[in-house]
Amino acid sequence: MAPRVFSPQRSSPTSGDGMSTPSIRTRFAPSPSGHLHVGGARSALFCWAFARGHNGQFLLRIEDTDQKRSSDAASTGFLEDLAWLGIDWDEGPQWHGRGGGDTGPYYQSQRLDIYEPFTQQLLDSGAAYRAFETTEELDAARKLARAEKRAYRYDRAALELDPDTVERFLAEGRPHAVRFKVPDDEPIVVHDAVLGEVRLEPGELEDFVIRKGDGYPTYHFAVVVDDVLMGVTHVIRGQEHLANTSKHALLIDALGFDRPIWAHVSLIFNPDGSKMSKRDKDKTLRAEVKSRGLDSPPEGCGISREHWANWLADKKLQLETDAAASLARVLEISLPEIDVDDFRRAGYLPEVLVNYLSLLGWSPGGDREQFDRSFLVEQFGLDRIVKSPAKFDRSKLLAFNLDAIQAMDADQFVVRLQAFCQDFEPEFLEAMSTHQFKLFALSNKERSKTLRDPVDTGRFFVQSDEQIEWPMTKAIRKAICKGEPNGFDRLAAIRDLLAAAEPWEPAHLEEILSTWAETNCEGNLGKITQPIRVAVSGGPVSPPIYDTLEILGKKAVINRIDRCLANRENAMEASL
RNA sequence: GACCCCAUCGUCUAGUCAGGUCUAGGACAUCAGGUUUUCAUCCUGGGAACAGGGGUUCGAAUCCCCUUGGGGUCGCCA
Repeated sequence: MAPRVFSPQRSSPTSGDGMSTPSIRTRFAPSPSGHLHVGGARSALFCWAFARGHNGQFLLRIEDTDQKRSSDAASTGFLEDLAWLGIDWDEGPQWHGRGGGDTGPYYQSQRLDIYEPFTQQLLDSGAAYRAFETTEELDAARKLARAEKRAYRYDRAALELDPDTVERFLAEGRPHAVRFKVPDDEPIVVHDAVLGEVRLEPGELEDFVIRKGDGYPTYHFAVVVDDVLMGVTHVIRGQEHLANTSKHALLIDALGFDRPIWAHVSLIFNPDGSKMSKRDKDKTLRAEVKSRGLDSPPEGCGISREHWANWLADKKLQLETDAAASLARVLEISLPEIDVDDFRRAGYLPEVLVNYLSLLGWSPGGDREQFDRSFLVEQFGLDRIVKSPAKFDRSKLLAFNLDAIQAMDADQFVVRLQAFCQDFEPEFLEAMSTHQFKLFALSNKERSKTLRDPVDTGRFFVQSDEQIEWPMTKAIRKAICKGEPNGFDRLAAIRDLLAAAEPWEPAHLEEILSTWAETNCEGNLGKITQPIRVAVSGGPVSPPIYDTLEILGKKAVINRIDRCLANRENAMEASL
């Protein structure tokens, strides 16, 4: 299909935040890997906020020019992730009613014929030339340079080729790359909105490739051409691109267009300073597997023996998201969250992640830390972007999430928890009535740091009475086995009182238990609530006991207490 | 290794551009008390930083230089 070409703006974009700026256009340009990494999410967020706050447009472009790596299974996971975060795009891939636009297509692989004339232009003007070295030759030259401890730069051998030879090579159909001829007489100076002026002395930059042997443009060339054609005025991206920017500046100059405003944001790291990478999950899993000496896949993780062996043998292999998650569950460890989707599954609220992410590498100034999207859009500016790198601190994110949940309307929390369960824990919706679920949600709200907390600690609500067991842990022993009388004695004593309780409501249950505690254990409520809690849940933790009992219902409560009492002898034996 | 970027509590940061109001503020984490039927909350209080060295200046967290440390890039990957 013939792409429509946007007429690039020739006037210089005015800098910074001027209200008179005609039309600010920012873009996020990921390569299509499954899910969105938090680093990418932060870049996207900044681009989006800047455009939204300045009456501009935010575009999405997919950089899929790596034929070797772009799999056809290119998922739309990251589009979902963006949508979940509340980052919408004005132009880009079409998805659920958004996207499209006049400057597409928005997949680079569909723009191949767009780049060619620009390559030709540079070739014709002598700003670029053809180079016939093979990858192997170049690799060897690099290796040699390294061995001799000198910096390798392409030697421009192809420039020495006489025109006839070049003609001959071309006639032979020799594969070749096109290189940009980097001017070597003056420094390259790039202005960055965050970093200021960045200079590169002449001779530091080699003649880089702009078109690969397979005819595809390199990233550098495609980015520059696309940004120009799409009318991008502000390029906000991670600092890993800073070194590339001089190439982009040169290319734009040679093509005769105006440079955009660049803003390079510092990188995000793990607390230990390592790169936050998708591999961290596999790393965690491998370490655990190794420390336990597992040489076959544990039951229930859903990984085949063969896959397991391959995964263990090749450290570069990564488990699929689902496989990694179920293995972690079986091993009872938690995986580090890396992708936006991981945070979603872990029960973080999108608005909280947005808030926290925006604080990594930017701040509104003063003491303001917690804010919503509209505040960010209103306040965000390039001038307050932080230069130094940041470490990702999950405990602070968790604290923010807690605050947001606490501040939420009760009804709102029920709805959000319901949506969460729908996506990730349908069991909870299936096993409970609407009324029960509401009680379940409300009784958990004030103690939840994430939407996952209620389901993690409340599994016993959706288990059958027969599934409840009482592993003899320290806490359980203390609650039901220790002392004279012990928890079992108290359970036996209160059992009929509970069975006769009417109505089965928190207030009434409280009355029963307090009265009983008053006469039987000097008002020490814990002496009776804790045994009941253990009996009905199989563990020492639950929502407030009266709520717990109400949600469970009288029948299940009595049944579980009876089963617990029936298990008394085993338990006492195990507790010794 | 070469080039580039960066440097305030354990962490994210305010303060730096326009040097004095900074005995450096906030948040998270941490520690000590307290509330609480479990867990989690919640309340009160404490400790905690201008990387080091030289300049400039009446005066430096703020400006300059060096050192050190951290990071990025050095692909016919993006």
